[in-house]
Amino acid sequence: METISPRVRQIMGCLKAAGHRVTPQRLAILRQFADCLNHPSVERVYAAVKPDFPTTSLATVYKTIGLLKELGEVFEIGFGDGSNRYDVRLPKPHPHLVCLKCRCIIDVDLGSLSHMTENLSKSTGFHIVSHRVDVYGICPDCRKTVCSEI
Amino acid sequence: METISPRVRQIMGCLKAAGHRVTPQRLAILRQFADCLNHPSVERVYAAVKPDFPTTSLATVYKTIGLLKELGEVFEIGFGDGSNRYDVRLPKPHPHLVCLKCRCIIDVDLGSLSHMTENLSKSTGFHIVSHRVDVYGICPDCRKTVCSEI
DNA sequence: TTCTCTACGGATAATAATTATCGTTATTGC
DNA sequence: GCAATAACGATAATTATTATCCGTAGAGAA
Repeated sequence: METISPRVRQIMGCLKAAGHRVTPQRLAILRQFADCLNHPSVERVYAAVKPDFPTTSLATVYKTIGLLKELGEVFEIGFGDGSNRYDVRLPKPHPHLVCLKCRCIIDVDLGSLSHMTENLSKSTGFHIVSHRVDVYGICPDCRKTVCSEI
Repeated sequence: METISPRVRQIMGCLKAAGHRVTPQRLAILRQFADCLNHPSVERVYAAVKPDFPTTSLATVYKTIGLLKELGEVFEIGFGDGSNRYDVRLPKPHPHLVCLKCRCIIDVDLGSLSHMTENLSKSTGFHIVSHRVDVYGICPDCRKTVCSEI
């Protein structure tokens, strides 16, 4: 891909505004995270960037995602078994639908989640800052391939 | 505590039914997980069991929680930074309210979450098996102590 | 342009949670 | 009481992530 998406452009602006540089490696990593629909893992981004920047190390990918966290431009989706996925496209909390087989993650809209936090704040005294909604299941593709296991 | 709670009794039955033994260590670990209101971590359960069973190792705690996972009697709440918490009291998916400061976790009732999964199943073709709803914030106690940081 | 200063990149070591291994122990059924 | 075997416990291995450290390259000033 040649063009730079609006979202990537936006993050580039954030980086510069915070006094960080937009290096070629950083841009390449950024584009993977921000333009990939699959909420990629660090490992996946690393593999995708490697062909263009063969000397890239995993540390750089981690550093970049750390920078994005710091800027609040990423939403981290952690699993119990220590495999994190990242949503840089839409950094606000929003529901995800996760396939337990192929680990694909898609964004869904449930609506009416803002009421939820308001009510909770009133009833519990918590100062609500964020939320996370994951729904787990088996995606249509995986259901097709191995119906018997479900 | 001397008496054994109904929930612990129930899990003991599950273990026996699946051909597993209910050893003293296992029972002690089980009681910590099932009777503690704070959704304890492995480390915490380990520390709590240690006085009664000084030779207990972390591995045994992990093995026990692994067994409970296998039996579907525990709901794992994983954080991105690799610190898992466990809900053995109520193994069905239900919403949690998590304090970002002291990491306390309390159960809340949001109602109307079952509709959610039904609608999602229809619109996406997923076979929904579970879900996870976490709301993050600062609990009343933590707000009192350090208001300035919030 | 050249110099300097500093952030960045990359290799590797360190950390931490979890899992695997394996010899020993203890429990259950006979 | 005895044999079979599941479970325990110590430790090693694994894996994801973070920290360290040094060489490099890029931005700004003269």
